Amino acid sequence: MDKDISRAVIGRLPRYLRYLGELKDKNVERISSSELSVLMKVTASQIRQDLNNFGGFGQQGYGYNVDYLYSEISKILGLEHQYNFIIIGAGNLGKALGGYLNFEKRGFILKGMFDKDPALIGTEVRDVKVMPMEDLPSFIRSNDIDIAVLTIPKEGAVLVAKVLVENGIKAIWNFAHVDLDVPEYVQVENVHLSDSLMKLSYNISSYMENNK
Amino acid sequence: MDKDISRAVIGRLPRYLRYLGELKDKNVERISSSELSVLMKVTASQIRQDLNNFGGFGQQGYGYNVDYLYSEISKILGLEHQYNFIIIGAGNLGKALGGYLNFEKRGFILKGMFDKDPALIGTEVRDVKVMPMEDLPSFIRSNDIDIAVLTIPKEGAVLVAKVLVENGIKAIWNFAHVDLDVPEYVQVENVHLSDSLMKLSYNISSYMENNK
DNA sequence: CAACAATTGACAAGAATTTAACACAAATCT
DNA sequence: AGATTTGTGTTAAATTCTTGTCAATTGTTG
Repeated sequence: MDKDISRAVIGRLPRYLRYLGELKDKNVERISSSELSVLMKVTASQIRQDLNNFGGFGQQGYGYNVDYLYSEISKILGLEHQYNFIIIGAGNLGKALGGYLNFEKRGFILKGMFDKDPALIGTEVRDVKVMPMEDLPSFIRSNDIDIAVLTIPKEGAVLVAKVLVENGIKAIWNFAHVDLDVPEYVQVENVHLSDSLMKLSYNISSYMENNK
Repeated sequence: MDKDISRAVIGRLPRYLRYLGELKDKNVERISSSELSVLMKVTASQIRQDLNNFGGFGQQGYGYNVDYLYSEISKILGLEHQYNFIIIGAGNLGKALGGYLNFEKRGFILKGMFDKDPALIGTEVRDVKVMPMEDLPSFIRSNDIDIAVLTIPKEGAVLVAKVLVENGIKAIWNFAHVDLDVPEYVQVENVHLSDSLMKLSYNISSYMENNK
């Protein structure tokens, strides 16, 4: 793409895409920034400004064409590519993510799963077999894997990340509760569930404080 | 608590807590903002400013006492309370969250699980039985449930959220891929996994664009 | 116990983000 | 066809968030 779009804007794009998808499903053809702003509970100004980071997708007096805008945002997010991914850690969380069919629809193809627990090796999620950790390096190399999903406890995560990087992984979707230290050319997206739960806890207790 | 602390600050607190926990485990007694800043890869200034939102936890010439700071941040996040929670949706994701013992350590107590699938009803996660949806309202009321974790597909989520609110739930940890519309006194924390994956996708493709 | 080093807390300056305002192109109405 | 309305793209203002600086305070050392 181009220069530097702010993280804040990127973070909002998936939400735009979601609402546009719903509009598509309802066969809505066009929508104005102000209509969308009501739906999404953000300012119309922000919508226009966000979209204009990537060029003018709308038209005065008409608004935005839903299909067109949807596909443009998809492109911006890189969703027209296909990505091969593997899951490391075949516990419940790993299996949940592996079984999530919507990822497939978006172009994320599950190629393999790995675990160090012998009891899990050989079990399957959607025709994908769980393999032992020893096979990981060669598998990444010979199957053109782009993304590794890390659903293992934090203790092992740092070491596994090292192996992944050494074998040319492009990105890590990290559910382990540590900050990974990887080269800048490897993209990391963290999902720290307990952080999220703590924020909820803060909100509950801060609401109670303010309203007692 | 007091006036309005910015969302950005709150969002960083769990990460501070995590690093302080690690320091505690290593029996580190005190740490200065600049040492911590190296560890956490943020500016010392930000650490000091963040903490000062809540009062002066440090001491000139000394730094911050790790144990004390840890417990103060815990308090701010409301982690000294106990919260009773239930999980709605006993699929892999629900089971993964239900089985996560660290939540228990933080004071989040799993009281029940619910699902509409008859095949799952009666199965157990850590001695907690999966119950049918019909039992949900009375269970919330009679077991003093604070938090509901929503791990069901988006189709059912809006309706279930309504039921939760009607029965006095305080907070919803929402993994369903919709924005819930609840009264302001109900706290909602969204975990939209596909949004997170799309951000990763953006980063991969934008990195490739810039480096081809 | 005085001098010095360390380090916070406070505040100011600087960035970044969000919201508002508006000129004007496109669509629609009469 | 001309007038009116709609609604973008853009620039400007307001707000929020982050970083840098420094006086004040505390701990440490000889």
